[in-house]
Amino acid sequence: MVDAALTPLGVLVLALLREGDMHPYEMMRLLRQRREDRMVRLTNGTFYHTVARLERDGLIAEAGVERDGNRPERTTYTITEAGPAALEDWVRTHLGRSDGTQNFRVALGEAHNLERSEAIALLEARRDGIAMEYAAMTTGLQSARDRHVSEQYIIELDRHVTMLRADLDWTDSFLQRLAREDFPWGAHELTPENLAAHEAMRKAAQQ
Amino acid sequence: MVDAALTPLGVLVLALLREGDMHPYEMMRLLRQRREDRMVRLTNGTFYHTVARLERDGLIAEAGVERDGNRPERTTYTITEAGPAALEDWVRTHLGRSDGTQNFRVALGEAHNLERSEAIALLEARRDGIAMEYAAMTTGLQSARDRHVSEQYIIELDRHVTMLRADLDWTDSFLQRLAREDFPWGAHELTPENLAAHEAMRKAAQQ
DNA sequence: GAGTGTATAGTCCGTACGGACTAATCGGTA
DNA sequence: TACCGATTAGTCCGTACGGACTATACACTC
Repeated sequence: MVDAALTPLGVLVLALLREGDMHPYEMMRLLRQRREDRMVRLTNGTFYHTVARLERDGLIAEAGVERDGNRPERTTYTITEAGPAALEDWVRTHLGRSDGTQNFRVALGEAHNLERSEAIALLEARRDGIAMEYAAMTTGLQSARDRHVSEQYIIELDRHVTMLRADLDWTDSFLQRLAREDFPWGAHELTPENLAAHEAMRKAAQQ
Repeated sequence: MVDAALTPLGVLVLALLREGDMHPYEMMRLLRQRREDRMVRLTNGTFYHTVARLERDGLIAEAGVERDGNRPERTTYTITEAGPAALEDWVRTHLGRSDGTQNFRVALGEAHNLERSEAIALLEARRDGIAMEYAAMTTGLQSARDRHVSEQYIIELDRHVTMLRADLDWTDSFLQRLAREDFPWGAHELTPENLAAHEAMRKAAQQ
């Protein structure tokens, strides 16, 4: 157990295996169907490495080798006891950060693995961080304009400020939705309803 | 000459060396002062590798070894003939893409290295790409809601749609600004005015 | 003048990434 | 029925990344 340090892709693998045992190739198919490859780069090379690392670190384990007709054998994996805790810890450490788009997006996608109150607290921290960065960048942009720095050199800064504003607004309005009790939350256990929801996702992704 | 393939950080190095010869450590300081490390991860390890690769690929070359007082020696680099073309090619291939936030942001920051008309055409292509993705994601989100997929599983999708909308709006409004002739553009040569602008940036970054 | 902290200018090495490749099977078609 | 392309299920190996480490020099204080 080499003290984990998950990659975003590893987090997605753990999340999939909470739904049920699977072999790597099926995980890739599912991730693509659900368009989760919007958030992380998904290539064969990286993927099998990720699975191997998770196994080495004891977060997943081989559950057997299957064979479907004459197709090549495939190794099925299952999540271990340590898996869910590692998943939750990772989400915990990334949901509150105001930087790192990639990690944050994955954390947000898996936020439902935390308690609602904890998710709220973390997202509030993120909102505050973004607000500070927004203030600093707005000031920086204004001061550049005051000094007559040519607009062509501050294009990206201008866009960055705009995107920060959008992020801030979304986070604020989402926090309001999340605080209302009719926003569904929890039910980590794989109840029949949850499996049905997963199935619905699967179908929505196929369309 | 191992057929380049620049990294985003390499692009920033080339851009810096167009302003004048520099040694690696000074480049890092400048990038940090100008907050360009917002766009790329900037660590010692990666940075010196990047410079070494640029030299191997013939895009930059040693310009001598200096010594300041009793401080360690430092190797100064200069951009070669092939450098600016490689820089422009990279920007050309990344400014029009609607994916890959990281690469796009760097390309946008260096967009002034292209002709104004080319930058416009590329950004229009990007806008169209985003518009298509926005349409698809909006549809996907709606269809998930129609199927009563629990909101907790589509949080990230909801945010993604919002951020796409903001990106689309910014791109559109920027394109309008860029089309106006009073938007400053060009002057790639390092005229005194440009150097003054760079100096202003440097000071603005220090504030 | 001894110690402590920070800036300078890097190197090293284990980890992660990712395109290219393998190899078999299934489905359609000419 | 012979072939062609897509799908399945991965492996291989060169490239890139990045935290930790080295080592000197100025800056300040106690």
